[in-house]
Amino acid sequence: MKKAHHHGALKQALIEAALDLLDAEGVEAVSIRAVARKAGVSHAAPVNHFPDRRALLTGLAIHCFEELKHAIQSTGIREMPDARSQLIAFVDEFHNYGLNKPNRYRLMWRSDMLDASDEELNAMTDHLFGMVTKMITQFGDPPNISIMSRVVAMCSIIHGYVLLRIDGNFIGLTDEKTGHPRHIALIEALLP
Amino acid sequence: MKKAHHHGALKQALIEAALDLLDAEGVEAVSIRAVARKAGVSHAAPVNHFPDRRALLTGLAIHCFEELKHAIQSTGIREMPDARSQLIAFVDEFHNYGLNKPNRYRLMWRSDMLDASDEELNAMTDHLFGMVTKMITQFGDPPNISIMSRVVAMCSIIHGYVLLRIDGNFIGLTDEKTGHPRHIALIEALLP
DNA sequence: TTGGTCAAATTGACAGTGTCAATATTGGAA
DNA sequence: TTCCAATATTGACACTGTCAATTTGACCAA
Repeated sequence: MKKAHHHGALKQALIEAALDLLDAEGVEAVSIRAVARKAGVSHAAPVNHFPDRRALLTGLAIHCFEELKHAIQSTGIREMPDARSQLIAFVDEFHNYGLNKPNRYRLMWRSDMLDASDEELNAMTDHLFGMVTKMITQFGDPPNISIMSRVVAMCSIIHGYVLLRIDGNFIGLTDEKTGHPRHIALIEALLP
Repeated sequence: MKKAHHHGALKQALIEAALDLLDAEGVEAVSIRAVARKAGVSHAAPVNHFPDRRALLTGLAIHCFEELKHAIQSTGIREMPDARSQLIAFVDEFHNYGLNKPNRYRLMWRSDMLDASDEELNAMTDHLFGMVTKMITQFGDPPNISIMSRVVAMCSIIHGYVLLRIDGNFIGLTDEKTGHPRHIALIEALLP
């Protein structure tokens, strides 16, 4: 944890500049040079912290995963007694994050643009998958489907819905029958 | 349907060159100049058929949607008697297309890179959504959720699963309890 | 203090990109 | 035939990622 020589904490400054660009103009606008410009350094300065654009985007995605993880934990999910409450809080926060920071959410899953072999990145997705597995397991063994498939179904439905919502599909956001928010109604469709 | 002056059918040739690049190297490689090069014309020739890169990618996505639509219809889905068979055939083809042509599938839903106001493109997604709605409606009114939410759930789970699969998640592809392919087990989890 | 060392940042260059304006080519209509 | 309009070419500009060579500056050992 040593101070950088010229700038001070360039890596952090680069991430923040990149987040601004990402939120405002999408991942296409997150170029090494634009980020460097926004951080007030020369166009090749970032190379010391991120060897290429892929590494920069990977670092950015990791930052976002930690942000989401923290947001989920902030809901007090760990203190909730039953799995249904936990799952609803989890989905709620996922849905919130995706719609409030669509470009960040999209980037997090753009595996074609990220470094798939990055251990830190993989640990983040594994952690989320583990949370879902743990919660779903508490509902017990389903009658006509394996627990694993139910976990996969839950991950798919959450992720798919958020992505489709980000892209502007599905105008009605409330379940017409129960009055619940749509994203809550979706997971109820998968639970006993 | 007039012959083009110099080339003959440049638009079609551009689409096919672009498909090659897309399949081989991803959407990042689909540049106007690379496509023009592959089609054997000058770097600015495509502008007559696609005013900018966004238009090129939109044309490409429309082509892919039609390809998928045709693949679904080729399964004989219209002749199937019950909604469950139809839905399984539909999901099967979606899953196939996504895994066989991952870059095409991804592009089709990259609304941030496409022209969202393109009527032809919107008609394609509306058509797919309409197919799901029609099939789900045949299952009747669910007990604790609206038909619309079940439709949204079905779209989300299919799309989410295919995307996650494309990105290499979920190694086991068979439901451990029923022995069904995982993507079939997923939709069974949503049906009565 | 001095000198050395090495990470960090700068500068300059190269090939590639999207996009525009100006120009050339050509098929078919008048 | 002449002319037009669609089509394609050429050349230019600013931008990008990436590399090599260079300079800067903080820290440590003598």
